[in-house]
Amino acid sequence: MRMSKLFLRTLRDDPADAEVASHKLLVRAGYVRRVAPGIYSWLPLGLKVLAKVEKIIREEMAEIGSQEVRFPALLPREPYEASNRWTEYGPNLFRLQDRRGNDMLLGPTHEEMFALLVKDLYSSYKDLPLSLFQIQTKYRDEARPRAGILRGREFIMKDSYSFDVDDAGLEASYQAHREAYVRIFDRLGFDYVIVHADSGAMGGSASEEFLAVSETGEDTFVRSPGGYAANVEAVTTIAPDPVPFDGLPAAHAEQTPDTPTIATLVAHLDEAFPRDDRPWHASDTLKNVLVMLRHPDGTREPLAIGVPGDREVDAKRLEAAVSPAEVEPFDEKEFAANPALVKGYIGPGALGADNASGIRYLTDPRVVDGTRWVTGANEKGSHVIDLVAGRDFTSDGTIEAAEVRAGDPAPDGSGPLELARGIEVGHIFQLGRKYAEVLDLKVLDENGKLVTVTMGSYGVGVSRAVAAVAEYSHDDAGLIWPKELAPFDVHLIVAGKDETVVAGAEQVYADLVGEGFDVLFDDRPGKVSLGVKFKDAELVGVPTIVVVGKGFVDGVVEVKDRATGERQDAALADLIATLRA
RNA sequence: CGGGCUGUGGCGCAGUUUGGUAGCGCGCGUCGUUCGGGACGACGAGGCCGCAGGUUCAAAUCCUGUCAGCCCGACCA
Repeated sequence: MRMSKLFLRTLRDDPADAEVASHKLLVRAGYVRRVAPGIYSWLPLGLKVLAKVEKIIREEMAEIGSQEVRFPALLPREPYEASNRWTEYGPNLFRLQDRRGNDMLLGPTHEEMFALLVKDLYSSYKDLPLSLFQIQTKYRDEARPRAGILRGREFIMKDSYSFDVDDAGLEASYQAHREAYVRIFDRLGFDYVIVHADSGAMGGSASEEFLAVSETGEDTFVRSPGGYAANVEAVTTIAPDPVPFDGLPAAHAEQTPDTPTIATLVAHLDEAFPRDDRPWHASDTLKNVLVMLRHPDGTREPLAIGVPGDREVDAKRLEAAVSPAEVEPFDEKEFAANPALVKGYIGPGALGADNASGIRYLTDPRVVDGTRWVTGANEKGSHVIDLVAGRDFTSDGTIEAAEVRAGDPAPDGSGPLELARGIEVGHIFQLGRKYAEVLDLKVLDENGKLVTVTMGSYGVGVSRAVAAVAEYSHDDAGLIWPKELAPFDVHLIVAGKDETVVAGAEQVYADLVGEGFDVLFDDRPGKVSLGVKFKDAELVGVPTIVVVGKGFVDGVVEVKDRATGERQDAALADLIATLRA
């Protein structure tokens, strides 16, 4: 491709609406253009990279025997009504109507369509296992798209689905996909982690996310030196061993005026009720937080959560823990409606299905039998000290809602956790029979009996992966593509207007193309200075830059590595070999 | 949905406080000089200053309303 003909205009300045590196550089280098918030056009360079990511995915999907299909992006309401997602998906679904007033939607994901297609055509266990995939544009009306193509409202996704008759089959399909994903992300070239994930609104059991490690990522995950890795939403807390009740002091309520917060309470305890062994700590207190759950059927239920006072309730972990119910704030009106609750002094004595408030009470796993707590006495200005779990109160169960902090132990004992951020580029799920059941996807087994098919669902954010690579691999000057994803193999620059040099560069271009290289040839004449050509080459990020210039008369060209900046002179005769090395 | 900020040629911005001929840099066109790291000169094209009302002799500028975008949070297989 000749640069003089390429549809490209590079930008000298960062676009004003870009914050993250991938966004700035992909726009500046002419890979994408914004059309509307979260909606981008792909220009020739960007489209070439996108196609290369798709190629890798297609190759690896073929490797595990998954077959490509393509569903429409524009879909009727009915299938999503059957799975209840027409309502469950809420405002994130792009909805529209056709001229007759029929409800339609732009597909956010295609579980229903795949399940119904298989149901249409297959009806025997002999047809399974089966794996299908598509690479398709998806639509989600995100409340807040951001970071360019990292989080768009229209984006490209590879989604595949496995269909098996039994759990063992699903497990095998899941593992095959997992291995394919490892190969895909290895080839994409960025650092990534595979984390245990929460299966959340999708339902199902086993679930793992592939996260490209990046500060700009929106997902927080944890990892331990021993190799444990998980999304914060999926981290489980190690419960300490129960402590025998013998010898524990009796609970006693004390006056603690003006201590509505944990900080004020701890300060007051140290002053009025000092411990012999050490100062009081926030983790000695039991903080009880109230929220209102809204269940999918629309009913609302108050919920009390008890966590050690030194930890906040993590909204995301709480949402994950109560899913599919949604969490709403517990406001003043709710307090007023439940006189058993004394704001700032709520204690287990009033909580739980059997107590005054009748509110379900779930506690952090650290609140095991025999642990001693300072907590609200359900009376303004009063707390109970030495309230012992299992002896003085019991909860209705445990909940993973407390925040996870760096230094917390990994659940598998593999050491202290560290927190890091990542971009979710892949997610694999053992969906199970949720969709098959509601859509009635069944096959006859070898005994002639109908069995419900079990499904797996596996996604790769294709357009997001392009941004993730850009995010991972760039410098101040521009993008740096790995060989397998670069829009071109070689960026060829003519340095100079001298006729022999220009003719020489033309010859080198023809030779390289003849040898099968995909070459971007900066043949722009005259006014385009060499400095501009170099800057553009660095911005665009083709991994190898070849300069035909003054040395050409001596049969020498310059070969420059975009990533390292190293340049070497190569004899013209050896150029092909140098590039292949 | 809350908070903050911003809308002025294709891009990045100044001008708004204190109303008076719409500016700068980049990019784009023509000509000339230059030619190994975003060159220089001359000339030029391109803007109903987000939109709608209002005040005024006069509005990019003041007032009211409205729309849009970005960032933080909430939200988010």
